[in-house]
Amino acid sequence: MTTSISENKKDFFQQVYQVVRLIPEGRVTSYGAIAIYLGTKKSSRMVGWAMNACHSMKDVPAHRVVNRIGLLTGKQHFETSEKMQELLMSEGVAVENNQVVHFIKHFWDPFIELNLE
DNA sequence: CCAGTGACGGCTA
DNA sequence: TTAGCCGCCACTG
Repeated sequence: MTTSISENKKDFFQQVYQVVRLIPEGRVTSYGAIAIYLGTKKSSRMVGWAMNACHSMKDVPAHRVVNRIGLLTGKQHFETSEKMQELLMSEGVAVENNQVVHFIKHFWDPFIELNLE
């Protein structure tokens, strides 16, 4: 289907949530990747900031979203700082020192994954 | 209406 | 190579 998520230009947040929700288990992505997918690659901050409101959207696996270096920068915003790491570990994503091990291996690119669909 | 904030990213020194 | 600074867009007060 050519109907892309971006086509439904609702709230910027909604777009971010939609992409994050598409992230498969055991995979992670960066704020920048999502920002680029939404068309605002220069505003990677907006993506992370949007996650700040993800607390209302429990369906949004924000724990699968980390910064470009795979650092769990947003763990502080979770229920517990360890919650994010536990969730990733539970999905098979190795996390050490608040950083995703082999981040590139687990990296999930919305462009590629969603485009191949 | 104006200014500050924010879970980042890229560039320059 | 590492560290620091600026820029960016969207939202709230």
